Amino acid sequence: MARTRSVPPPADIQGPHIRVTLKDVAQLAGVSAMTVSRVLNAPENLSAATVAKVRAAIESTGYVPNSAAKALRSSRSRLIAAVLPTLTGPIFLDTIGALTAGLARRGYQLMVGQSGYSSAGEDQLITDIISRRPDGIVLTGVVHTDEGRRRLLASGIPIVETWDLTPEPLDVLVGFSHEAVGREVSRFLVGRGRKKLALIGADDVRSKRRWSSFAKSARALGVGQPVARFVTAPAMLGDGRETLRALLAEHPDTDAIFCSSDALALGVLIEARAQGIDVPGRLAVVGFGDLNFSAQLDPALTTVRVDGPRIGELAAHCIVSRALGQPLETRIFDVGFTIVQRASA
Amino acid sequence: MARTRSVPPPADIQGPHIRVTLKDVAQLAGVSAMTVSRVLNAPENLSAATVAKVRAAIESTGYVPNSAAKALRSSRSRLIAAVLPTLTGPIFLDTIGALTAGLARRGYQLMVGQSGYSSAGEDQLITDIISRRPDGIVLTGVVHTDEGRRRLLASGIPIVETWDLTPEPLDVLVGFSHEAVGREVSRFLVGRGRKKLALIGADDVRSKRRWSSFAKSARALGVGQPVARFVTAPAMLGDGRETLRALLAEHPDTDAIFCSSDALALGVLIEARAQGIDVPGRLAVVGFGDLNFSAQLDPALTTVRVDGPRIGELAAHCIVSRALGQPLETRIFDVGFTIVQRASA
DNA sequence: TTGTACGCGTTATCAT
DNA sequence: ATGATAACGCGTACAA
Repeated sequence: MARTRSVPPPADIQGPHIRVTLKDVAQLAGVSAMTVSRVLNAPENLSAATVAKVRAAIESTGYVPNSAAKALRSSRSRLIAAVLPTLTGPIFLDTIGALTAGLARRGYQLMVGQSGYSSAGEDQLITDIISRRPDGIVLTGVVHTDEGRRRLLASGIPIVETWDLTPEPLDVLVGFSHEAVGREVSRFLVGRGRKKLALIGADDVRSKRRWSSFAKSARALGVGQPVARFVTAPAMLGDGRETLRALLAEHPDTDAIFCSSDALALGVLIEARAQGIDVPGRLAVVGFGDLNFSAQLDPALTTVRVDGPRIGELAAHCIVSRALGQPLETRIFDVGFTIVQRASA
Repeated sequence: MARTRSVPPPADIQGPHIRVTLKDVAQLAGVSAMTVSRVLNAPENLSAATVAKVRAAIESTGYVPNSAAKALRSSRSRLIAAVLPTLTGPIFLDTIGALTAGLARRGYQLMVGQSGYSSAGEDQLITDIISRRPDGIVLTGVVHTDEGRRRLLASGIPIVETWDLTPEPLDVLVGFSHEAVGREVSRFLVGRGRKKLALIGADDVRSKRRWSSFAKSARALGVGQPVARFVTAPAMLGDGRETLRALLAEHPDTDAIFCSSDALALGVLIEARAQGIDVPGRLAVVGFGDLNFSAQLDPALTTVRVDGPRIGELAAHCIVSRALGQPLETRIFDVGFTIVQRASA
């Protein structure tokens, strides 16, 4: 009995599919298929007796409706597609979790696609998504190629973009202004007497947008052009340590650092401690994301908090409204952000 | 022009659906619908001329096949459902990311469902999943109610369980032994001279399984029964700090702690430092998960590493094989784990 | 209150 | 090498 012998599926699994249909239930209950359908979708004007009969038949057969047939007939798939760069990385997680839950509560399911980093893969993904005829698409943290955006738009499927307040949304948008984040953090630091600002960021678009307004605002406030260092995404703790070392070597008078993620900020805090640099005394540190450990660090991390779950819940609301053709209160939902002031700055 | 006026969908979005069908393409190309279908699925014995004609028509119409119709006709949905307790929390993320990617490479899409913590919700989720007629289901870190397992099994849909090496798998299983983890960590600590072991864990089944073998092995090695503290999932850094404080208050002679996640371990390290406790001198700390920051901590965290992406990739392989009715090398894939020894123990 | 006919978009099967 | 026909499971529109 070699362990490596091939293993067939269990005998009780006949095939990938459920065989009970409306017709089977109807036959068992002694009614027409249509009546069974009505029991499921509009039981109000059926006799109590037939409803009971049919319910019993459904129960005993274990019938579950086939949503492919439903979708084909009604052109409503009750499926929403979510596109994000990658599932790895904690930033969008809360949003996707809340989105999934919000959709489930409204009777919709979520299909996920990772656009990844190749645009060939992205093209395939778009085709796969369109072929499913989802009732809506939620884009999260994705900047598509123009061609991709064109195809998505041409499909006629409602689209909600999230996490970004771009100047020209495709349709609905749920997010916050990264420009405002950069500006406010710069004001915050300068307001607390910092003079030599720096930024350590990941090389993604959103981080870059925060950087430009951070820099612009710093100049406007008269503390000169900040220094910036970018690391390739996903930015991790180790990058923070390393980058701080390099940055301080070149700019030892830096007195404030804005990190584009709390993970980077944690690395900065650890490296600062290793070098005996006083935080916030000599160096102020501000993170981004308010991850669950940030309040517990020593010193506790001052950071920018964004309500990820709220974005997901709002996105669920918006995309379902669009799917049903219902009007929306507004096109742009700005969920804002807050600077959570703790000990590190 | 009130800002709060309701906003209708853009005019160019007529409805949720794509209107081009096989028939339209066929008409444009001057062939039958069947021929178009063949161009897409079996172009080998068609004349080069018709293939070219049809390809052109597909291109110019932007035709994308409707997978609901495909699924209905062929009873293959090319959809895989994944069930996990919650998307929030970094543990299963790598697995789900690799699963999504592995499925996409094989021409399958992933639908996600969160079983959450209520069994009513779980029941609804199971119905929703079955109604989609997925070609397979991947269960991750979920222990279903008996009723739920029964319904899933009765659906006849292939199932792959992951992250767990349970004694009685439904069918295929990809994971590792949590018992072995508990045993090996205990041996590791005792082998390095530790005498008073403790464990801080989340109150989930897997963590509990690690605990029992951790305790059993410790007793067998002659260091007596370890102390345990459990916190409600999801276990976070703050829980680690707090729990260490309480634990040391009652058991000041504890000299080794096994944490059920690296997040908890980070909390323990921070609290230890705050209390001036030498790690690993007076207290050895071992984590679980090898999160991306763990190697960068000070002291670097000794932890148990599990290859999450490999579990996802293997799960993709297994579920697709089962979906296609192909034999599998074995029913149980043990991906194992390693204790990554760093400075903290 | 319940049933019949038809069509959603695709592919298996048989025919040419 | 290509076409005609039927069927997948369900819901709309009508009829009874």
